[in-house]
Amino acid sequence: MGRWEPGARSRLRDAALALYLERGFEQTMVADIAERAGVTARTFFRHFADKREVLFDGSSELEEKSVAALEAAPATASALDAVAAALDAVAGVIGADREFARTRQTVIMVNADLRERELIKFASMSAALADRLRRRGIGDTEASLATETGTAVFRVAYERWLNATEERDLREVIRETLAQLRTLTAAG
Amino acid sequence: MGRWEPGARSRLRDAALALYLERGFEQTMVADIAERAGVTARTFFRHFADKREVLFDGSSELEEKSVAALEAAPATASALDAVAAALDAVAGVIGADREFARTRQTVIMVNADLRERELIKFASMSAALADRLRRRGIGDTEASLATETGTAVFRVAYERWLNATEERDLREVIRETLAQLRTLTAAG
DNA sequence: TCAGTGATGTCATCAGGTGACATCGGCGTG
DNA sequence: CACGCCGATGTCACCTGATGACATCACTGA
Repeated sequence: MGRWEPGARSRLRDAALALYLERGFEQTMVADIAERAGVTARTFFRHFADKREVLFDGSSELEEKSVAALEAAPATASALDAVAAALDAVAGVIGADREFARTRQTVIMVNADLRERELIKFASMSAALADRLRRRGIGDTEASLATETGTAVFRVAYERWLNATEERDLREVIRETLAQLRTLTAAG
Repeated sequence: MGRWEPGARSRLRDAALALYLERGFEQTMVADIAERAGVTARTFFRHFADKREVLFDGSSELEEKSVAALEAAPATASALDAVAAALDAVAGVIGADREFARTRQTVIMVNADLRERELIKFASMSAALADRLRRRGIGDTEASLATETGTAVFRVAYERWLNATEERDLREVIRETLAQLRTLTAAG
């Protein structure tokens, strides 16, 4: 540890979220965030690769969790079921605090740069999961298809969960949405 | 038209693609592109919102085409079938020149910023299509689910088409992939 | 006590991106 | 034909995000 107040990273995270919410992402300068956190702008970039990344802190750990959950799924499970297990793990983390998720989403949805970043996080997770499916012997196309579809289901369910009037379990919403997908594809 | 050589926009497009391919996206500066195209950097930004957008020129027209195709689908068509019609229209355009598609993809896939932009283009199309489905009376969740799944199928099929050894019809690959999705979701 | 280490500060610099204003040429109008 | 409007471009100034290089400080362990 250094000589200064510890927890610079979390202070930066909080400051950024607050400022993005108060005045918008583009209107917030890195210098502002740093100032509120009591550090310099240079320090901000030592903790976060860029101005957006501060809103996605911990997403790599989340990806690891999802991969672990997929690998923990029984070998007999179908590709889609394995993916479902992975999504369940993610939902367990994200679904724990809906209020935080909502404010975070409020910030993200009004800015194209942030939406882009959110999308690539999902894509990255999808690619990681597909990779594990292939190691399980699942074919190339089937693996991609299962994870891409799975993350699509997650996104739709997530939005539904965020906007729901009553407090619900995200994992349950995901299961419902997946069931809905099955009817949708079966109907054709 | 002005007093200078016409076609500045297409010259900028060509110059950018060539330079991104030669030395990479990050290593290419806007000034370089502008110079090769015979204009100033300021002019580049008058034609393209940012350094990435030059690779996605025409994507809004593509989105319009897809929306039109969806609306042209019979009212009796299922949500997924309507989306399939939209994807077919997109594939008809993109699938016309595989060599171009491959070089473009080569540039995009090695750079995270460009991948992000590509993703949001798909997301934008998905949202537009979902909107039209809702106007057809399709439920909120079903609409999102159909378009998100549809674009997922497109992405997987597109990659398959790009990497295929023999020259194939993209639309055919999409149909195959969609069929594969049906078995996948039915299997569970 | 002292050297090492890691987090931070400071400074310089570059590249992306934008606003304001000037300029040039084509085009329609009288 | 002369005029003036208008669109595309050039020029200049400036802000902000991002990064490299180097200094600094405090804590740690020998």
